[in-house]
Amino acid sequence: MSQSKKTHDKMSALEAACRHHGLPLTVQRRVILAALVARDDHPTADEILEEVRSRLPDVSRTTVYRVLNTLVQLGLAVKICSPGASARFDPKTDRHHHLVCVQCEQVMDFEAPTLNTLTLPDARKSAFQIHDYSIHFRGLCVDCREPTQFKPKKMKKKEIKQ
Amino acid sequence: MSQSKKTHDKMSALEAACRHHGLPLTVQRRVILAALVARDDHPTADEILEEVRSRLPDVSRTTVYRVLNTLVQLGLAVKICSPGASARFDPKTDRHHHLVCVQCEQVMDFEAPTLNTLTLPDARKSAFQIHDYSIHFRGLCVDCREPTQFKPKKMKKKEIKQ
DNA sequence: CTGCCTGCAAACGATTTGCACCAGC
DNA sequence: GCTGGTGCAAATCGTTTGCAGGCAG
Repeated sequence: MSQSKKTHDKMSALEAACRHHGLPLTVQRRVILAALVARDDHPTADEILEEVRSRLPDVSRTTVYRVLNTLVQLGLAVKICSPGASARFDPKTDRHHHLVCVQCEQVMDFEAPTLNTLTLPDARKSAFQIHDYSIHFRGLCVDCREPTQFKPKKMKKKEIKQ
Repeated sequence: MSQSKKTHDKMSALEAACRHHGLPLTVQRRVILAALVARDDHPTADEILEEVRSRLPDVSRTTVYRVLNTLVQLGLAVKICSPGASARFDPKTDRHHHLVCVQCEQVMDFEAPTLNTLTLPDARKSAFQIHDYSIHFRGLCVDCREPTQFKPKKMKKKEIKQ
């Protein structure tokens, strides 16, 4: 299945990246990356922690945070931040976009091949080395589209799901 | 000057929005919005607080947070989040883009008129009501472009500036 | 061997919330 | 007058850090 292929590819990428940068290839790095890739959504560090604990009962939350950040820097994952809520990590490093609800701050993937081939302007290209881009669509998700009955939200953190 | 024009326009927008949603137009909302619009960068809530205190010495930090969130929901501002660091608020609601450094997480404005007229795909347009979009360019800023000497950062929060 | 990584527990800091009071409409 | 906003102080929660021991290269 493509799931395991994906995982396998990422693992190779991890090995390559670690070797290239002289970083030790620890068990934790492997398992955490595997857990991340196995998911199709945008898990938080804690969700990853839970997942990882089933295979590696003694990992600490700290390590998960640290490893996830390392993965981001290695270009193996992307950090998405819904402001206020916890950061979410996206194992998909291939180009894709996001729909962000201004109201409930939910983030959804948005595939749109048309938008994957933008010709980037040259300005500042030399100064800032662009690796990739993604488009951030702001608006209202289905659940929050009630134009008549607007109330400033009370920011119940519990209600923010994804 | 265009500065005050901009402010004036935003104020009208605020009045309209409040009336439309049945929200009281408080002094704090006025002053906080004014302070936000007066700036050309992406201030944090605390930076706004400081600014606002010069006119309204007794505003609380809490109110600034609350009002800023309300402004975002009213579509009068945009919340930008550098993960880990404090949220930043952008008074520019006109279309513009961001360069985000994967390493130091700095966020810079990126004007690119060419990219302001994308034709959005229809898919899900009916379900998700898109207000606007912005493009998120990930990569390395000038200071972080040292391909040879990579070290996982130690996440010194102090180093994250904008 | 040596340095980086991990786990732990404590610190930190931004943001939120409960409550009593005050202001807009 | 009623509803919702504000200020205060305390709580919350995600995330980071300092340190001692462990593991990869």
